[in-house]
Amino acid sequence: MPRIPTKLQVVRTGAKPVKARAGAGEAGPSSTQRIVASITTAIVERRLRPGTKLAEQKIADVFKVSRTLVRQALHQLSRDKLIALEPARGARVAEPSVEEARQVFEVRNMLEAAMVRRAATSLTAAQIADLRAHLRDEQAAVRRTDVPGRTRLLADFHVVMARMLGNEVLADLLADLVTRSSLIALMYQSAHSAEHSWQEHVAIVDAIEQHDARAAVKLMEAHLHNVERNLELDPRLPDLESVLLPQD
Amino acid sequence: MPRIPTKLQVVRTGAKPVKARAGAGEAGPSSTQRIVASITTAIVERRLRPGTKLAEQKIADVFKVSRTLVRQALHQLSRDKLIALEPARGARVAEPSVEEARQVFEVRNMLEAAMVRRAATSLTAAQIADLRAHLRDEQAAVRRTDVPGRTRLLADFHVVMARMLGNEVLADLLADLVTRSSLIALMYQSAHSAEHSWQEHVAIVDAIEQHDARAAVKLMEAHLHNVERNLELDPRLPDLESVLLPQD
DNA sequence: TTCGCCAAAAGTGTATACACTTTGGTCGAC
DNA sequence: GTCGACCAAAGTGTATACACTTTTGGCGAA
Repeated sequence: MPRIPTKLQVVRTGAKPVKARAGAGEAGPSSTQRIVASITTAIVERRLRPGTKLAEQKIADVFKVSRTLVRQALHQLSRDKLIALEPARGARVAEPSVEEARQVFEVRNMLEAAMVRRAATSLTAAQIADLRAHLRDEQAAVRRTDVPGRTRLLADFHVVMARMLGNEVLADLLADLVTRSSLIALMYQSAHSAEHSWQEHVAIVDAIEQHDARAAVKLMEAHLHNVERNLELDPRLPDLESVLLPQD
Repeated sequence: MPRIPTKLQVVRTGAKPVKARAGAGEAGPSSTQRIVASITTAIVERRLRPGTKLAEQKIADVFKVSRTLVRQALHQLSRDKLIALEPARGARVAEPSVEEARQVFEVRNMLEAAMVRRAATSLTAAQIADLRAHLRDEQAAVRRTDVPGRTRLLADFHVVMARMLGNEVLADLLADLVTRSSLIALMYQSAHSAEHSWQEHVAIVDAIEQHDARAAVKLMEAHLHNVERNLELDPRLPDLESVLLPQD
């Protein structure tokens, strides 16, 4: 019987026959994007805790795709600092350090102070109405204690405002920072109540509506400061040594 | 005769035996990073013009790697907005729009105004000396008309300052924006002389040294404004129609 | 000649194969 | 009983195969 000369392999027909995109402009988000979105959501909603190992094959199985696409997704996420990628060791959900948290909030302060200053002078009445609508959504989510929903809405507030200024570069940047902030908040168990955040948002919009740029800036700075202050950053929690050597 | 059931293929031994990393701590930058860096440099130094097609296989040949790695690199670059990636159409060097240019400079203004304000109050004498050293490098590059070198150094000035404030998040963000600015400058043929930029940098450092935050902010804002103003943004250049119908 | 159509070529998208690294555990020597 | 060497399992890194899409170029019909 004729032996096959060298190594052989049966190739099961490779590429999935790219799902026919329904006729219209239905731009199916690429599989990669779907994965990125799913994991991002899972992280922000605390279904994936910091430090969790993300094995490529497991994720691939879940989404029914090859590791290739998972890999792309993980690279993107690592770029966003939502996961940490160690060579040959794989990916795990990021565990932002206290220092990183400080820096993220410092940058947000820089950007958002400037942002509300402009918002106070340039937002139209219609836009302010849209902001108020957003505030109502926030309030509703807070009331019905819809935790994932309120987390997302409270974060979106900042991005929505950026987008209103007509600056997508700013909005995209801020979206990243806000997502990172969510991970940080979740890691350091923010004690800042959603209710309080909402009230601060309302105050900011009030100031904007009155075109009081100075007050708006102050309120935004105070808001960010409060959020940061209510993180349990100070404690020696992340300091492994002192945890293991308590008699020190 | 027993036919082979489905398709078959001979597999030539796949992965290259990962080049032995020299014993010491020589952390070889991953191939992907090497490719990203090369292309980024090539774009900033104008060896790759906006709109240039970047075919995966060609790049793979140049770097002697498989398309897999090139693909990863291209994805990263597209995230940085240095290239545009169109599904099934491939990658080309980005051609930032006038609007995008405006937004990038607006965000830089927000960040860098806040940055110099802090720099004026918190930089140490030693750090200011380092900034001066950087200025000397800039001047040298300008004098010897080392175009790629001076482009890089003038851009680095902004990033160096960010790094001095001890905020890496800020520094990384700014590094991206500055690189994008380089692409923009190159696309819209900046008329801003390197000499002039250098002088403005000097003035900014002077103000910082005197701890005059107000002046430093004003100077930085003026600097960014000048750089932007000297781009040929207004003209109808990017408007293809009017270029091709000059009698209009 | 010009337009449209079709086939070939080029190029991108995804899956899979195999090499290499890390991890975790077992067993023997001390 | 502890430590280290060795081995298997799991997992990551890169190359390659093949499907599918877009582009290109030629050729025949109007």
